[in-house]
Amino acid sequence: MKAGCSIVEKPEGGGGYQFPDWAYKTESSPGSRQIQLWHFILELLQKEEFRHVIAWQQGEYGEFVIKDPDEVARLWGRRKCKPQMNYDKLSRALRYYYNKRILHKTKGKRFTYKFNFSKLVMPNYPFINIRSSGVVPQSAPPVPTASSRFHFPPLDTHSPTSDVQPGRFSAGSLTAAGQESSNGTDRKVELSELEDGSAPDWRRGVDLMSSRSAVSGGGMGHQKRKPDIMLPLFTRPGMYPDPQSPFAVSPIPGRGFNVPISPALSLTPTIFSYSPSPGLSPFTSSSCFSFNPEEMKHYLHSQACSVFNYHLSPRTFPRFPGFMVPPLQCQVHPEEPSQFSIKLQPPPVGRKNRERVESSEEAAPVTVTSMAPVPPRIKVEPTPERDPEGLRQSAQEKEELTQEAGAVPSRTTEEGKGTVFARPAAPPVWPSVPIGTPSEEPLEVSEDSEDRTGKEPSVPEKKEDALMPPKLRLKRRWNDDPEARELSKSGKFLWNGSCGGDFLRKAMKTLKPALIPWSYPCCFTDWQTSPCVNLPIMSDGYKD
DNA sequence: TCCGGAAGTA
DNA sequence: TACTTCCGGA
Repeated sequence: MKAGCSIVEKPEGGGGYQFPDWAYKTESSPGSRQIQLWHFILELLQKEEFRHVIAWQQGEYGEFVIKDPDEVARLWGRRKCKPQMNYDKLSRALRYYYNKRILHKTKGKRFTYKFNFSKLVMPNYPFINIRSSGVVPQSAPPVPTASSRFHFPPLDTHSPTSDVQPGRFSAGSLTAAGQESSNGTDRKVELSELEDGSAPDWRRGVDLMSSRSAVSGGGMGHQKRKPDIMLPLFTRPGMYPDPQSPFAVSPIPGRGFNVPISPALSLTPTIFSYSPSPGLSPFTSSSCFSFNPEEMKHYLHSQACSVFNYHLSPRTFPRFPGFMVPPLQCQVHPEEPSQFSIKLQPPPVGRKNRERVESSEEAAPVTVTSMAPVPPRIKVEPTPERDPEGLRQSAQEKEELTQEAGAVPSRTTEEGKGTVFARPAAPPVWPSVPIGTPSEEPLEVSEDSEDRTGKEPSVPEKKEDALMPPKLRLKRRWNDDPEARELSKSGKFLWNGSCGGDFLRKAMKTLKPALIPWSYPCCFTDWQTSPCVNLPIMSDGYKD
């Protein structure tokens, strides 16, 4: 380590407050103790002393302008012990944030960038732990006053980097440090303090979430936190004394709803129907990383509803283990018409229901809508790269999936509310003889289905058919089928059009059932071009 | 001025 | 992995 250049951004041994580990490393960079550039940028932005160097841009939340690129680079270089640092290099590092969606460039404005807080902040929102009363738990440690600070609560316990040491952010130590931080010294931050990492005040933030252990019974340690928090309603909006700042002041004076931020982000594109207006005022007495809970609630709910209503992959939903969205409240409101042209259809019937439907349909045809009473469920997008074997719906896999889905807001069967983000049960064995299937036509049994059933007599498939993707095979079948052609002519059923459950039943009657996707009907709406295109799962091990 | 590839580093 | 360094190109 070079003298005068502190690499150790996080002094061990209790020298005041510090970022939790995740602030220094991403999930994929365990061990790194270096502060990240975006932290540093935020740090600079927070300090009035550096307003002539870097400052929030007027007009847009999260947008900032580097007024003195050389100086910023110099500061960064000092922090990182890279005396050769310059703006060119720094900006290269910033550009790497584009892909991570932490930052993006404001085009047309020199040296102007913008934080992407929807990505930066949201994945960590579950840390917010607010009592239904809307009051910070009594166990929450006191917050130092008159200091601007970044707040970095402990790691998400779901995060692999969660190595929060018990007591590190304990209320007691925080209290002590809080007092330490408010020891009467001028709040004007010395440059050296900023640069050498010697307990800058943003490290003295109070970890409200440390109190969540108290709230949830204490002694949490590394245990997974049960999704036991619901975001309460707040009638008091956050204040935004600094309109350029993307951070909000806590609605509770001195005790913000501190939201951790993490650069460890999913790159999965997410459709947000609502964006919060996070804000922070570095220059007020409660300038933690704070967010207006009401907005956040709205935001999270919107997002959850997006997942729910639009059958998005739960992967598009940030990790909010504690956030539950009542399904019934996830209807698409008329006043908020969907911006998507996707035709939503009722979820598919489960295996039992499907069998029931099948049997009853022999007596009297039923329409999909008649199956509607099935309680809505959220589909789980199958992993595209999943091995065909993985499509077998073993109980084990279902359990894994349930665990997987546990990372997203969901009601699990554990909770007795029915699986929400649960994968539909795939029939382990499809009817061996499709109803109405022309018997002269040998069944197409793919290798996968053969594997799957292990019992069905294997009928050699035409080589060309075998090489054909299941989807095309199904299409060919469909097109070859006279009844299907009739239906198509009538405009009632189109291969690429709205087929829905009728298509499914038709297909089940006339085509090789093993090739019929057992996933959700919504996928059929336009399953060749819609976003659901990846959703159909061929029961015989659809793979693409 | 900005971008992004490529290679190197800790 | 998160930059750092270098560089050619727009």
